Amino acid sequence: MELRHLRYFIAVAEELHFGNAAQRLNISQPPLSAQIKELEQNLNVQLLKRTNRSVALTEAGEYLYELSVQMLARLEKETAILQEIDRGERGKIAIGFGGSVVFQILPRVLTLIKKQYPKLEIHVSQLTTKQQIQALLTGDIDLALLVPPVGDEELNTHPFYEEKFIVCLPKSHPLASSTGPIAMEDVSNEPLIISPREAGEGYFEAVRSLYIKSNTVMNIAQYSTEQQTMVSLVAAEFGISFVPESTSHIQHHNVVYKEIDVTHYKETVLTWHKHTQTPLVHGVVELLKTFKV
Amino acid sequence: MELRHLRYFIAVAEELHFGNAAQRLNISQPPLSAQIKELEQNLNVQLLKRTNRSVALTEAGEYLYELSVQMLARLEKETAILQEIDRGERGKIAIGFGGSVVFQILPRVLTLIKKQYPKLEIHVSQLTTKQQIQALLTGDIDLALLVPPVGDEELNTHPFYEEKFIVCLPKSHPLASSTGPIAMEDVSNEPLIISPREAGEGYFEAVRSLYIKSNTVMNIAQYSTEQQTMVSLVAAEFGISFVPESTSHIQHHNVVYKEIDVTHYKETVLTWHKHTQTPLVHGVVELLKTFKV
DNA sequence: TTCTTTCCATACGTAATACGTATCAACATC
DNA sequence: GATGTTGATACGTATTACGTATGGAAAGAA
Repeated sequence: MELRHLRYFIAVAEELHFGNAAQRLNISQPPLSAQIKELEQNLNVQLLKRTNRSVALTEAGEYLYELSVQMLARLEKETAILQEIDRGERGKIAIGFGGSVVFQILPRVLTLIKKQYPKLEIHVSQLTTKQQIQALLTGDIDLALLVPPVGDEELNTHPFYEEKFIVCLPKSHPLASSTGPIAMEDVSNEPLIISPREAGEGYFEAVRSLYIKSNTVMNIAQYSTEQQTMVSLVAAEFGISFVPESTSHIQHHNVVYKEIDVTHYKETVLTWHKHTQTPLVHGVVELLKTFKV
Repeated sequence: MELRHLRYFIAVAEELHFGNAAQRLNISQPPLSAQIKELEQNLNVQLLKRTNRSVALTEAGEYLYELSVQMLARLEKETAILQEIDRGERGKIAIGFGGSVVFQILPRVLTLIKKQYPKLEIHVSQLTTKQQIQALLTGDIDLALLVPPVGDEELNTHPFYEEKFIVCLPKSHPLASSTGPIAMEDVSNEPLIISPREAGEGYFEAVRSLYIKSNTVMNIAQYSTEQQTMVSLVAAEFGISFVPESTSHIQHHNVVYKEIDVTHYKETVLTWHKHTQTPLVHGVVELLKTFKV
């Protein structure tokens, strides 16, 4: 059986007249009769009650008519979907991101993508840098926003955005009410709350470079992966923390954010697998390359 | 696009190898390549990522593969259903019946049909004889169990079963505790509860013939269409009623059923439209012709 | 490297089949 | 009974799906 048989049968079922149906199909009547006959033999089912003058559907014919219409309609709909997938307008994309982009950047990224790819299914998962790299390599995610370095030849990166580090102090801290940037040497001995190196070396190294640039030494008091937790720990006076500017959106009655005299940027890069061949991922990468803070 | 394209594509998608796929399809490799190419051009979608050495599915290809498998599986399943419909094993049949068959006969009829046609959808509706005839003529029901006469040339009938009339008396009635058949002349003046002539003349005439045979006269007190209601009215001492034997299954603390000295049978006939062409209805009719009480 | 093998694409002739024209047979209408 | 309508049949034609032979590119072996 071929779809042609169904198409022809639909015409006959609707016209109940071989001649008219044939005309509608732009073929002549005899081959149409032959095709319908072939369909009946193929299915081993009588679809039409024929008198020499007229045609009527049998019960099975009624059923096949409904079925055929459904099938062809579905096929047409699915063809359109296939074309959308082919053009990269439709599909699934999984994006990983670090905790630091969640507040300001991620919503704007999603909005940007949704605007150009309204039918796209976007899966997002918050992961550490290390987890993101792993997920990119296994194909669990297609795209990641993470803090470099990546250190894997299989992954491509593109600068995405950067933001300055600021310091997060408890309100009780002597410098909490000072004006102007805080000098690094004034807080060098303070107990430090920092993300563990294992979660991603980029963040850890970035903070460490603040100390190196100012010739001071780190005094790590507590590790924490989540930005939110770090702020809470500062509020609980476990120590101070250096966080990207955007984290200052986490307001807490017992913490203040201050600029520091050493300017260092936390970079975030767009990362994807080198051998990604889907046009969809490429499209989204190219779109995100245009992203401006 | 034809189903052939989908069949071929499934083979290629599963083998990821044109040669092997072609072998599975019992064709040679070049026409397979050509058909797949044609499919891609037809859909205007790239389904396969080809290197000169290997084949991989694109996202759209994955999607079409799943779709094709679904479609062909469905078509196969539906073909089997079509054949069942064609053989009259599957479908819908609507049966009308009078109130008097509901207790003993109808369950057995349904059981009989279900046994031979397990996949049949049986619709039953309780109607008066007149309504049944009307419904048969309009095609609302395919089959009816009703009390003759039918009086319509378009309808075929076949004797189905018959049962004796008995009398239903209130317990307070003088004859309620008598033994042996009740004489018609002893109840000839009693107020009578009977089904209206408009509901179906068969029932009405059958009861009337009881009076004619015994040379007595009817004294109609109350009309009621439902057997259940008739018994209730007897219980409420509105009068007596002549009912088919099977109605005695409606037990009521205030009524008794007694045989009568005039034997008259209430006939029930199987009725269907003369021009019914579906094998299913014919099959069920033939089946019901074998029904024995 | 060079040879061989693998595997998809191309070229082209062949065979199957879907289609068109002409006609028939059955039925309805006038 | 003549005419028109409608589906089926007969048969030739055209399309197209298929097979054989071959090409070209990449991977593996010598």
